[in-house]
Amino acid sequence: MLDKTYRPEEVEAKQYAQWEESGAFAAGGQRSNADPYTIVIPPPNVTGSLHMGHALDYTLQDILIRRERMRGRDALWQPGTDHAGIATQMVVERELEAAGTSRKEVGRAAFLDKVWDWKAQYGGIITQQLRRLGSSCDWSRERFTMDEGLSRAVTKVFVELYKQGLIYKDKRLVNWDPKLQTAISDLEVQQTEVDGHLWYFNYPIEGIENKYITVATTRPETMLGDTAVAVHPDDDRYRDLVGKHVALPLANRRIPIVADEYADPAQGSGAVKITPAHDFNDFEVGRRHELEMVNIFDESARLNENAPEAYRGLDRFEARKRVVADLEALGLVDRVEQQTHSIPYGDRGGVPIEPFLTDQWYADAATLAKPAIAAVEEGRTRFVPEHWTKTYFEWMRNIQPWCISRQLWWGHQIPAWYGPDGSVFVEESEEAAAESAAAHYGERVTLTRDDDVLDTWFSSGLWPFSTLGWPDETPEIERHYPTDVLVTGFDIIFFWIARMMMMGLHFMGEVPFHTVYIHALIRDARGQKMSKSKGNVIDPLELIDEYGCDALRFTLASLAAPGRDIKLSGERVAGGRNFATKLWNAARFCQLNGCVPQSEFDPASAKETVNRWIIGELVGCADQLTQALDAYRFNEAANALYQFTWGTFCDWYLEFAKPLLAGDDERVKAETRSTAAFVLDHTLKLLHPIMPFISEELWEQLCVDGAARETPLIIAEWPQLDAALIDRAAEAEMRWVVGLIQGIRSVRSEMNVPPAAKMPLLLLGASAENQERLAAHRDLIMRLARLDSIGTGAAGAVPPGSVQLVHDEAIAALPLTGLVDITQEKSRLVREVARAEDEINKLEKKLANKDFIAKAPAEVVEDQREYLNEAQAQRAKLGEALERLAGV
RNA sequence: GGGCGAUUAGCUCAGCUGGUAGAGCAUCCGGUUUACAUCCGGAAGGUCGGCGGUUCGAUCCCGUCAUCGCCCACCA
Repeated sequence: MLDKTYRPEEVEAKQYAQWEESGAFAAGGQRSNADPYTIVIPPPNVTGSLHMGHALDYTLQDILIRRERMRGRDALWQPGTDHAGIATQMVVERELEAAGTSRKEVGRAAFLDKVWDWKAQYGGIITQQLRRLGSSCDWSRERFTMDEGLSRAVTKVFVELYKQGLIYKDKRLVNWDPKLQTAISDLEVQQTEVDGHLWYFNYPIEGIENKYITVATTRPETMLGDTAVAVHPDDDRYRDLVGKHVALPLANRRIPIVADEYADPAQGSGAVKITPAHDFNDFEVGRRHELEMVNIFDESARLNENAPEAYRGLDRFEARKRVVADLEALGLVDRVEQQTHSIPYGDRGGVPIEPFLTDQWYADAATLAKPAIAAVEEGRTRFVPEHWTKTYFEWMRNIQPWCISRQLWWGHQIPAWYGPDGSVFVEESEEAAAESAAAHYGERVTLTRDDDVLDTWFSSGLWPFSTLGWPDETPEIERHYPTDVLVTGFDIIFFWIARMMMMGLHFMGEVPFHTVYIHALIRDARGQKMSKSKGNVIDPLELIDEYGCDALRFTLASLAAPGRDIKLSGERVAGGRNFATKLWNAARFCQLNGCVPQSEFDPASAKETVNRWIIGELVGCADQLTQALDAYRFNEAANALYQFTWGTFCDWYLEFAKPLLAGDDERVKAETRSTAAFVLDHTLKLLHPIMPFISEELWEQLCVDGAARETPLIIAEWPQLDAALIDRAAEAEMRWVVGLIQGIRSVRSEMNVPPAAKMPLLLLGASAENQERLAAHRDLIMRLARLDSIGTGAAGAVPPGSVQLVHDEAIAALPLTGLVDITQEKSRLVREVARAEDEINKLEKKLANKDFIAKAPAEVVEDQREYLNEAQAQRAKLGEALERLAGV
């Protein structure tokens, strides 16, 4: 027997262990002949711990995977984690720091050992947390981006791209993080608004006494690296200065005044200082004018030997103060303005990044992007919601060279070796590089490997095929690539999706997935982005502890409407918890009433209208669910299930079943028991993808024919319900019954009839069909409308003092003599009349419109006529009711 | 500067191809009806941001304005 209350924590632990042990998550095996269905997980950082974004992302994927698995497909949810270069290195560095040492002190090899130790100890946390979410990943296939196999894939890809000329080394400005001392990509730079200053400096013009050119800057310290001043070629104010020189103060250098269209006459003074080594725009100007590039910073953004001696060794912000003070002392500060501007921060290091001139490895993203753009244009990969396509195109069509090298230790070391003269040999192994070098030099030489590692996203970009075994030719590659759908947030469209598209197309010749489903971001209840510093982070594990995993999953699914941010609060999850409780109690009711699933039961054989009706409703729910999930409308899927389970099955069907089960017609009782069990069983199946734990537990406990289940729900067959089971006549009949009960309840409540009080009902002037309906459902109408008798009669035979309820062609009269205030009843009827008349007016107006009749589809016109007839009939009935009331 | 999205009940939001606006929560009234108070029954609450247009008909399509949010680029 089911416990009185549902205990999620026990059920979740038990069921997950059973699933995992039974091998239910594993792809292949007996399913190897089935149609494959594949999702690769967006690999969480190995340093990560489960947050709400993960919870949503993985819940949605699990819903899709579980449904396809039940549909009999060879469902593979490929799990794994990402080595997360910077994040992981930082975590271990912090540990070292706490232990009083540092990365540089312990050395590269020992440091990497420490990172692997750390990974062995803590790297499994996130995957354990994933299990608590109910994620049905094939854990036997778990991968890590630094695994041997995946590393081999990375090396092969690098070498091939290099040999194809799609990876090259270049010296240019990069975004440099002075704290982490590595290059980072454009995407890892976050612009942040700050209050700052705009300084105007006067640079003395050489050869003209007391003549200055004024330049403005937000970064005074960079003036030490200035190698020109630029003015617009058409700017009359400066035309005669072009070609002259400026005596750069403090640095005591002579720099030219050049004409370049980059200088905007409308901005600042119209003259702009040019620091090619420390500004992306200036770099371009420098190239055009073949200016000297003076790099004044070292790797930690302290001033180096290229700066005047007085400034060497100073931090960039310290240098800024000194430069301003020294220029002020020289009387060369024209003015200072307050200004807010945005400055670039490294999103990991948290300090302002510095444009810095270094040698780095680049991938030719523009070339790789072409097929990736075409694939989306041609619909081979489709974004859902579709509008993300634009964002993808926007970025891909303006893509910049991708800086793929990082000056870190944790990551895939670049397979490039340098000979004594600096010649580079890019090969898949040191041995191959040595051979290649020997061929080049004519003798074996000592080679030095490039210290740098690759951007983490370089390996993540291979994820859809590297996890399946590439570069080896594996059966998994054959079966599961391309994968079916990628589910993720929009924040990594550029970082990850774009790269997977490029890499997948280049190396596999096919798109990595047919569909990209982009879900919203989760925010707190007030719509704020969750962040540790704001303290508004909601921990999914805490929600699971408090409300149960299924409650959280259901809630997330029901909020996952395409295209909008999700505001989450505990209250919402409580709603999901309530739903689980409701389901549990409905199952208890069924069990207590002997509603045991019968393997032999054929739903088409049901005779009772109530049973035929609920079976039809079930079919309708299954249809809605299928359509919703096919379209990735998770919210509609959840809502369909909620409405059916609670609003239809519990609120109406089980209530209808009570009198039937308490009656004495054994055939009806047996059929109702079987039907209830059948519907509940199928509801569990339909609910399973979203609420796997409670559905599995109930499935297990509500046994077929009293024996144990043949298969657990997780691999049970997905319902295939024939649309022929929908009985329109039964539907209409039950709609009539429900309407009658609702009408009576409403009147009772409005008239303040005590809920416990029973009363008689007279249905007057009803059609033969409705009289039959009334008779057929007499017991349940009496029960649910709280009646003590039901009678029928001719139209107009309303006993004095009755409340009169118009229900279709009939009047339901409730003799409430003594209980009813006549004036109150009268005003109720008057209100009803007014409502009906409004309706009639609207419809008559519409139908009087010749254009409407002529141009609207006949079907629509017909509908409107019908509405009008109904409204008029109702109006007439209400009129009669009023007259009778007046006649009392 | 370029792009995207949003504006619907007190709150949070659904409303997919234009044809009588929905849910959850909150509110109010009433409930020991033998599965469930994490519940049951009932009610109230909306000129669908403003203005134009297309259409027989607009919450839905188009234009425009307003407000809010996000992304990208730039910022001497």
